[in-house]
Amino acid sequence: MLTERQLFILRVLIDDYIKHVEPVGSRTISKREDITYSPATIRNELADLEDLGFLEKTHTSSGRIPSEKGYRFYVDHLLPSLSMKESEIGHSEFLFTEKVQEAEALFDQSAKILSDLTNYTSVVLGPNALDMKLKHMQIIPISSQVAVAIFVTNTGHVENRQIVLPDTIEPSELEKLVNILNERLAGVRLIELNTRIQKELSAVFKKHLKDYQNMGVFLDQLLLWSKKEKLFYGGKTNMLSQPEFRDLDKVRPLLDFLETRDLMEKLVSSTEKGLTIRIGTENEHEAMKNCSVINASYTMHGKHIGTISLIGPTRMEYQKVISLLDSLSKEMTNILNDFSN
Amino acid sequence: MLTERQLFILRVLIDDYIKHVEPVGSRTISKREDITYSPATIRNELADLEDLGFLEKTHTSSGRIPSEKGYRFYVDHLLPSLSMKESEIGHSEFLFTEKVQEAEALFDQSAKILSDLTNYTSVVLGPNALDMKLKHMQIIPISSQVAVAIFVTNTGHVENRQIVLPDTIEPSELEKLVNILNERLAGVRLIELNTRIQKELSAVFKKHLKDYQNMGVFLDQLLLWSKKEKLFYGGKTNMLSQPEFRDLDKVRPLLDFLETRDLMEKLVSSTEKGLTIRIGTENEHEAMKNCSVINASYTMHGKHIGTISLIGPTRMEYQKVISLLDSLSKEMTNILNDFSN
DNA sequence: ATTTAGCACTCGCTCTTTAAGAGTGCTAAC
DNA sequence: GTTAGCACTCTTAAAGAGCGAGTGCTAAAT
Repeated sequence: MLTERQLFILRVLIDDYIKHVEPVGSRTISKREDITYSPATIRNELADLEDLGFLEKTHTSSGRIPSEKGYRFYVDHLLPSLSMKESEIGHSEFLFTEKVQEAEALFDQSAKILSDLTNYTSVVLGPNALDMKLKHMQIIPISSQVAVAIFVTNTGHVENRQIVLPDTIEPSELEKLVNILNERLAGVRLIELNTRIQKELSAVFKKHLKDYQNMGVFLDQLLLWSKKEKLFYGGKTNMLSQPEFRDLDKVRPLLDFLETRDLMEKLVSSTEKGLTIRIGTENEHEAMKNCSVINASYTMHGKHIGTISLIGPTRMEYQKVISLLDSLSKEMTNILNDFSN
Repeated sequence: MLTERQLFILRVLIDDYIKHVEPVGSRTISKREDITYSPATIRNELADLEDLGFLEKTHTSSGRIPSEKGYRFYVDHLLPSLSMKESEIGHSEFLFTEKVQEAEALFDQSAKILSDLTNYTSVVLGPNALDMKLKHMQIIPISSQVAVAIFVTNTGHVENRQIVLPDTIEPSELEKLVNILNERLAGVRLIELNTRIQKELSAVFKKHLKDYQNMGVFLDQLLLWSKKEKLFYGGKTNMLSQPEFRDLDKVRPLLDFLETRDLMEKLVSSTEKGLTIRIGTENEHEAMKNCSVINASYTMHGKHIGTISLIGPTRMEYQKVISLLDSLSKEMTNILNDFSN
């Protein structure tokens, strides 16, 4: 267990390091008004904190910097509790340009606002369109062989894809098919359409459609979804202004990481409601080992549908950033839910 | 007028600089097998070429590097003529993963291929969907006030937007409107829909629609387009591996530029068919002053519909890159036109 | 009239050296 | 338990030396 004094010193040191990005020595700490001990005493405490793994040295006679464990402890135990902070700030107002009309604009602007406010990189993971419910679908022929299938969701989102029409199918049959789908499957989530058809509609199809056999392949083509979350970025190049990444060889992997959709999706996805903080190697990717990632989820009708995230150096201004992210995600949730009224 | 020897020396020097990215001195040039003159002679020529503005020195006693004017001359007069090069290479085969089905995939892959092959940054400017012709449109109500308008083009592209329904409009009227539009405006380019309506359809509307007065605003809302070209990137971070941008303060503006949609659109747009090369300040933007941009247009049914571009340092491997870009843009044109059969 | 050898001179780089400064750990005294 | 004092370590910046690549100019050679 850490003593009160150790906790205090640890917090002061990390605060200072976050602010100045330079190893902190005993003298610096002792100079603070609220510190009554001499540098020597503090040196002893620092040595202990280092033994415990909360601090590190960059070289034998340098000041200390927080270790990953140090940051983790700081975030978990030394941050002024969120609820307090929140009430202090009140509801922050974010500067959305005019009233945003479409969800995409909201996400895009949120990412931009967040990165502007923090000077870190931010990413919004949009909702998976496939989780939305079918409002209406349609198949529009482009040529004799190719058609466009369109799915409109209850949220007003439009999914579309080109499909190849089987030679055998007749226009009237196609129309029938579309009608059946619209009648029976309105309100079903896109992702579930295919299984629902197989479970419940084969009988109906057999009854109304001539060539049900060949339809199978066509339906599969029609309803084979690939993942469809969209990513919205803000401040992609902000990393370059972080002192710890002043070195090209250090930023390169980072920027490459940001450009790799798969990795980013994984990094930013989170099934949990609320706020998640991952520090350094907790992100489980080499390129992110000196970064922290904070994910905040936004919801619709109480259900988690996406996240807004901030990526910065492990030395992040956690306090500021957490309350920002917290209120912005709430604001997003509010606006989103206003849409559906 | 430059003498033969000057031309030769200029070309050798620029070739060498492009290859090694280091100021080239008289000794280096004289060591080449096909050079019979002594360093001293070459020094004299170099001094002349410098006076003429084709070369520069980084400091008083350094070797020479090409000036912007030098590159321009090199590209215009010293490059082995394209037609020759082409026949040498024959039709290069590009490695598109399986047969690309949709135009978007083609653009995306083209950009990736090009940046992989060159180690520069590439951008494809997609066709403006608004130049495509209306195949079919539809309005699908989401709630009592909001609807989604969908426009399918002859190329199978889908444009959609949310619109606010006027209180006054009746569902049957809406249906009539959509029918009229589909009957009368199929084949018209999206961008022209609005003017066509005003010129030709006001009579029809007056005849068939009850509340033609209020319809005006609604139509404007429905048909107010904003630019819709899409950009596809490849190798966004490749700039970081160019020796001339080894410096963070040099790359930062560049990367920022790449992230700014407006600027990129302008940079990469070109109305000309064929290949355009812009060197350094010819790009008319501070951030691009040390870059060259090569735009190649791809066409559909003989009409220029978009460009594929390469952005690299002014010291680019022009020869390689030009023939690459040339054949890739042709390949794109081919594949695109295959789509429409 | 070209071309070339020779030479003095200029920069930019790299390597050392030096000195200053910040910080530590340890010991001994308070 | 706390602190003053001190030797020691390591980083950083500045200054200087030496090298190498390159130039421009002059005078001799072709």
